[in-house]
Amino acid sequence: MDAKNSITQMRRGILEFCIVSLLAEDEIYTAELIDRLKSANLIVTDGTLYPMLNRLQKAKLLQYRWEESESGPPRKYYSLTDPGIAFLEQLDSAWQDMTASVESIRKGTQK
Amino acid sequence: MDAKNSITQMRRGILEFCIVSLLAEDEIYTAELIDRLKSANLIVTDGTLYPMLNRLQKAKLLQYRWEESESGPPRKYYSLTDPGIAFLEQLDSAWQDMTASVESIRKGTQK
DNA sequence: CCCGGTACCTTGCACTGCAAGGTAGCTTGC
DNA sequence: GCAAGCTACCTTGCAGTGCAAGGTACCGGG
Repeated sequence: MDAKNSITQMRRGILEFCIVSLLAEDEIYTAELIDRLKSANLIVTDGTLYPMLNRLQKAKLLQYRWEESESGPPRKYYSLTDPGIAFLEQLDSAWQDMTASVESIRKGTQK
Repeated sequence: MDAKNSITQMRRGILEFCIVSLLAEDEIYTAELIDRLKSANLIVTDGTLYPMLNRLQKAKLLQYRWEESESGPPRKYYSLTDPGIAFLEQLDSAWQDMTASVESIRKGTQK
């Protein structure tokens, strides 16, 4: 057993929340998403993102439009749908609940 | 796709951290662990905990001793080993880093 | 002596994230 | 005008967690 692996596991499921949060601000395509996440210290590969974006889009939480690039192949710009915004609100609320729970345990105030 | 499922996934990997944190305070056996987690709004079943405790113990992060109960079968009381304490410190640090990252994304201060 | 409660454990499934590999459009250099 | 390289999209197989369901064994009470 390795702390590194446990830490990787600890980030599981957080990723979806981060992506939906970022898309709430802007229309973004995949490589840009990866950059934004990286600058917040969350390293992800595109092999992780493409299936996730497709999944969210099939669930009608995301929509996309094609935009041609000035240099290279066209890009898929994603944004939130209305259900996607509601979904984000639920995740955000769950995030706050969860961090509060963990903090109470972490600080040992919990009896 | 369902928000409920995403929220479940979001808690993945957090559990190990919570258990190690709780064990840092006290010697605890499984049913008591479940109660403590439940009172912090983290619902877990014993089918989840037993494999995890065994895994952590095999990795020498936990140790246990048997204690006979006044009513019922004997209990395994777990506690942290020295490597377990070091492990907890690493997880705690990773937890702080991760929450800071997510907060920066969540609040949209991130550019 | 059996029945319910408690405590331990295992198995099979669903799901995410990652590494590795694959396709195709566009530009640059020869 | 075409080969090489970059960019962008996507798929497949694996590792690992958490859960539901089911199983074993000890103990006390009626």
